[in-house]
Parts: sequence; structure tokens; C-alpha cells
Amino acid sequence: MATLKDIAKLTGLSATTVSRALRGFDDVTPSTRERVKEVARELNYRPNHSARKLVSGRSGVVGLVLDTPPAGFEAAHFFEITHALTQAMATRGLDLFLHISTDKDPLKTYDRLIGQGMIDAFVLLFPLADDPRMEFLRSKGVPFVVHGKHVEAPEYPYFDVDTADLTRKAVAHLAEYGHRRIALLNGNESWMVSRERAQAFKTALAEAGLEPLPDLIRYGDTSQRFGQDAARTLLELADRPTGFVCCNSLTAIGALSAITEAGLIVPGDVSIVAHDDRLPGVDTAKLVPPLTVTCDAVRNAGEPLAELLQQRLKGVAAANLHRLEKARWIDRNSVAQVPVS
Amino acid sequence: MATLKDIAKLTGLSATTVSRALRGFDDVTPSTRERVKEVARELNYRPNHSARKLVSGRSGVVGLVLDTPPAGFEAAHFFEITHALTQAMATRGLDLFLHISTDKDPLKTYDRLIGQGMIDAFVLLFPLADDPRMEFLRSKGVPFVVHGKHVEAPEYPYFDVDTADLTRKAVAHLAEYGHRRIALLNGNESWMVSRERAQAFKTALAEAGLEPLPDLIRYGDTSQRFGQDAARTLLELADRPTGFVCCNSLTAIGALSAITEAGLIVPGDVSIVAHDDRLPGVDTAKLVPPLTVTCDAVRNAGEPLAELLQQRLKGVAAANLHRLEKARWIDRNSVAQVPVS
DNA sequence: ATCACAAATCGGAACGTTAAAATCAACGAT
DNA sequence: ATCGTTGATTTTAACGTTCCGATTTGTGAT
Repeated sequence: MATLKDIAKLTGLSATTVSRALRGFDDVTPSTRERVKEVARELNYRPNHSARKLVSGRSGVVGLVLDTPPAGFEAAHFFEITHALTQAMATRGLDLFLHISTDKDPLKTYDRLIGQGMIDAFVLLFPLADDPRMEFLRSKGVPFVVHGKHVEAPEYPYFDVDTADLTRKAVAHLAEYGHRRIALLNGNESWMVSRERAQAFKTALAEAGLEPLPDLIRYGDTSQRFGQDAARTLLELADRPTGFVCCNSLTAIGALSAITEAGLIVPGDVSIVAHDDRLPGVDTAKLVPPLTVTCDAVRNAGEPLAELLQQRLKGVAAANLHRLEKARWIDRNSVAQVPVS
Repeated sequence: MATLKDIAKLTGLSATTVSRALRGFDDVTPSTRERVKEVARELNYRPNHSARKLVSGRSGVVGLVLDTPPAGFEAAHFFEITHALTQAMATRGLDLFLHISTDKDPLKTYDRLIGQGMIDAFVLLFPLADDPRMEFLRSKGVPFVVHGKHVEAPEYPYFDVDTADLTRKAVAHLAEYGHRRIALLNGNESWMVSRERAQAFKTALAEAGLEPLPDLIRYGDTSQRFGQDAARTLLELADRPTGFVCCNSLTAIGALSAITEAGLIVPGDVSIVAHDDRLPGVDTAKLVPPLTVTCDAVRNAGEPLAELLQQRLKGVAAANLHRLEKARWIDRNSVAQVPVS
């Protein structure tokens, strides 16, 4: 592998000048810079990250730790976000490395990786309601960015879709159409986002003058099967709900089959509003009926997260690095006036 | 972060001795070794991989590059293998880092990672029939291990289940029961393993005195849907097959539904032998009927792959690092005598 | 006493890079 | 002629390890 010294020797310059030329400092003459870059290209030079990290503390390597191998929805979600993130980071000279934790205590994995000293920063996915990672990383002085707003610790850098907002809109929409018994098919109870969604759901019901019925919130793994099972039991209630808010397209598909199975029709008997993450292989527009959704592709999170990361590494204060995105509203055919019973 | 110097200062030894004590060299007195280890534990010392790699060329970091984000079967397969591999490597002081390639040319990603100089070796998954990666890495002098035998380049270190053997057994079993028209639901045509399976399939047919019918081999993405579609079209043939060999449990489940859908019964009308990778969420013993399978869990590949990796890093010649494992045969109820038509 | 030898430890160089300080040349202003 | 000033480059030191070749100490043989 070619080193700075090799280039220095060939150009007759010092290693320092070569280094500064390649990093685009303005104190090297344009002509030398060009010459250096030319030779570097010829030798297929790549800066050695180990050496760089050792002396400057920066390697451009960002870590993402999987506490547990994801399955189903989480897996698809995971690949969407990591793929998009890798691409967005590449344009900024950053590299994403994924690491699967094998320790019972995930913090130990972070601790080990930090101690090994190859990683500049971390990306955290799926923040939990009671998540120790942020505080741990902060105490270690390691930069990080969270995909998902942590409502109980909002001082950390994050990007998220505005879940509270879209949940409120979904409920308000159903309420406008006269629905009074509205159910929420929510995500895993340990996820922060599920907690926020439930909170927003209750608030929105109150705003619409409806009293929250505690039975009508169901938590689960956001799979199709969960959607189907949860919807089935809800439809068996004496006062069955007439409106469903689904936290993603998979649970909505499940709910759809449960409703059909019960001999009911969407939107004639039951209305559905879902959130659509635009996961590959699922198109809410092609379902029967096409679903009214709030929509924001997970993969869109790659670019803003990479940007936040770069800002954070540049030293921008965590408190200034918050981005919340509003989801689009797409009106289709899964909501109708509540039936007169 | 604590360094060797910190420990040296506290123990009154030199950095060299501390380093050698921690790495278990036998030229340091047991009592000093213990003292050093004690202090290291107290300081939560971790060797700096960047520094280590820089001087010794070894960091203990192994890379795994995803050319493209996997989906469905590949995703489950991927997490099973990476999780098992990470665990097996951890006991050997090795770390697995996953990296998603964003370049059109995946070799560029390898080239870049090598140049960055943080990675000791690579693990290659899903070798393709025409796969340039092995030759590329060899030319760069970077150690690697392949999960999957590459029949056209068998000189590289690999671990694999003996696909040829299990395919032959499956065909022979069906032939024994009188089946003469046997179909193969194979994997993606570009995968090396699919090519080997097809080859073994033909050989086994010949050995059973059957002539290979070219139409009866179908290639696909090994999903349930592929199994269903492929089996359906096969059952519509004038001379429909009476036996199916399925490359994994998902295609077998698909085939099962296609057969049922066609009003046929397993094993009364059609027999099935599948290979079972023991993917989470699928149990071939609980299907109706329970499937006769060749069986070898993907996750079992973690340990042997880690071992090969360690050997390779120790300098063992690639040619001596081949391991082929025979799958278990599990007789259940999906194979019966061919029906008299 | 001297020597040889092993056991235990140490000092210094090196890996490839960056940061800080120093050097050098050219130039206009005093 | 001297003095800063600016611009372009170099020198030196450091980052935390490992490796190589000393150095020191203790032991037994001559």
C-alpha cells in the first residue's frame, strides 16, 4: 500500500505538504496540490485510518451496534436505513460499520468498541423507552446521533418523523368522519416511539372530545401477524372499534385480513389509517382498498442522519442538532363515514 | 482511555513488559503477569486497535461486505450466520464488522477497506458462479474465508455443507420409492451453490438410471412465493413431476401450498424432500405433513468459519483450510411410493 | 574469581499519519 | 539596508502499540 512518504519521495515534497495538499488546505500552491493528487491517484493511495485515528482522533468510521439480530419488520427497516445511511455518509467521507453485540449487556459492546479506538461516533436505532445508551455514550464523551426522538431525553441529537403529529392527524381524520371508537395498533411497548404514539393518540382523542378507551391500544411487533391477531380480538369486542390507526403498513395488512375474515368491509364497516414507511415489497396504494396513509420512507432518514453526524463531529452542540420531519398525508379509500348501527 | 504507559507507570514496569504480560508471553514472571492484569482490569484497559494494527499489521478486525442489502430468505440467512460468526469469533479475540457496499463495483469497496488498513481479513458469503472477489483478495494478499465451496476455485479456504452429497441422497431416496420424474426447486442461478446442486442433481438422476428432464430444474430466490409459483407451473405440465427436491424450507412450504392448491396430496400424490437450514420461525417438523429433510443449521457455520479464519490469520496455507460438513438425514412423512397412474 | 547461560526486563525504533512550531524565500514598506 | 509580513514548505514530535536487540540479575560450572 502506498503511503504519504511514497508520494513525498516521488514529488520531492515532505510528507506534511502531501498530507495537507490531499486534504485541501489552502496553504499549498494549487499547482503542487494538483501534482500531489495526480501521483496519489496513480499510486491508488488511501490514507491509513489507523494512523490517522491514532494521531488526530478522527478516522471517519461510525459504528452501529445491533443489540440483537433483527427479524421481520425490524430487519427490513434495518436494511433500508443502514443502506441509505451508508450512501449518505459516503459522500461525506464517513464509513458506517455494523457490529452485532454478543454480550448480554449491550453497553459493554459500546465500551469495548470505544476502548479499541477505531470509531469516531455511533448511530443509535430504535431508542427504547428506558434506554441507557445515550447517557452512557454522553458520559464517555463519544459523539452519537439517534434515529428516533427520545421524548424523555430530548437533548441528544436526533432525526425523526413527527410521530405525534401524524398520529394526531390520523385520529382527527377518523373523528371528522364520525368515528367514536378508534383503536391503535401500536409497536413494541418498549420502543420510545410507541410510547409517544400512544400519548399522542390519547391527546388527539381528547381534542376530538372522545374519551380514551384503554382497551383499544394494542402493542406488538408490528408484523402482519400481530396486526391480524390484534384486530381480530378487537373486532370481537361488544363495542367493536369502527376506526383503526395502524403504526405501519404490515400491521395494516394484517388488520385488513382480520376485518375481511370477520365478514366486514373497509371502509364501509371499518375505516383504517396507517403509517407507511415505504418498506420494499409493500405498496399501500395497491392494497384493496388502497389505504389512506401518512407517508414517509425510512430510507429518507439516511441523508439527515448523516448530516447530523457530520455536524456533531465538527463540534456542533448536541442541543442544536434536532430534526423532526412531518409525514405526507395521502388520502385514498380506506376511510368513510362511520356506519349508522 | 488507559494506555500501556499508564499501567507501566502504576506497576513500575516498562510498556514492553506490560504488553507482553497482557498477551501472555512466557518470558514474564507469573507474579508480574498477575499484577499487570490486575491493574489493567482496574483501569478498564483495552488495547488500542489502531496502534496495534499500525505496527503489527494485526487488529483482530474481520470485515464482511454486503454487496447489496439482503431481503427475505437472504436476510434471515444473513443474520443467522453473522450472529453465530460474531459469537464464535469473540471467543478468539476477533471482531466482525459488517459494511454495506454502495459502489456499483463491489471490489472497489474491498479495495478501499484494505487501503484504509483497519481490517485483517474478510469473510465472503454467497459465492457466485462467476465471482471475482476471491481472486481479487488473493492478488492483494488479504486473508479471507468463504462460506460456501467454490467448485471452480476450490483452492480458497472455505466451509460448506456438502450440497452435492445431500442433493444426491435426496434424489436417490425419491428414486428408491419409484419416482421417475423428479423436479428441483433450486436457488438463484448466479449462486455457486445452485450450480453445484444442479450438477449433483443431474449426476444423481443418471446414477439412478433416469434421464434428466431439463424442464424440471427451476431457479429462483428461494422464497416461499418462488416455491409456490415454480411448483404450480411444474404441476401444470402434461407429464408432471411426482417428486420435488427443494433447496430450502421456504421453497418447500411454497411447493406444499401449490400442491394442495392443485388438489393433490403429499405424500400420496407428490413426494417432497427439502433441505432445512433451520431458519428461525420455520419448523419443517411441524408442517403438514412433516417434511423429510436433509438438515444442517446455518448458524452451525459460525464456529468452523471462525476457526478457519483464525488458522488463516496464523498463516496456515489456504489449500489446507477446507471443511465440508455432511447434513443429517431426517426421515419424516413427505415421501411415499410413487402412485400408479 | 571468572565465565557462560538463562530468565526477566528494558530502551529505542518503527508503523503512517497529523499538529504545532520553525524555516526559508520573496516582497514591499520604512 | 533593515524590518516585518506573507506564503509555501519543512522539521520535529507525538499518538499507542509491537518488535528487535540490548541490559541486568541470578545461578551454576570451571
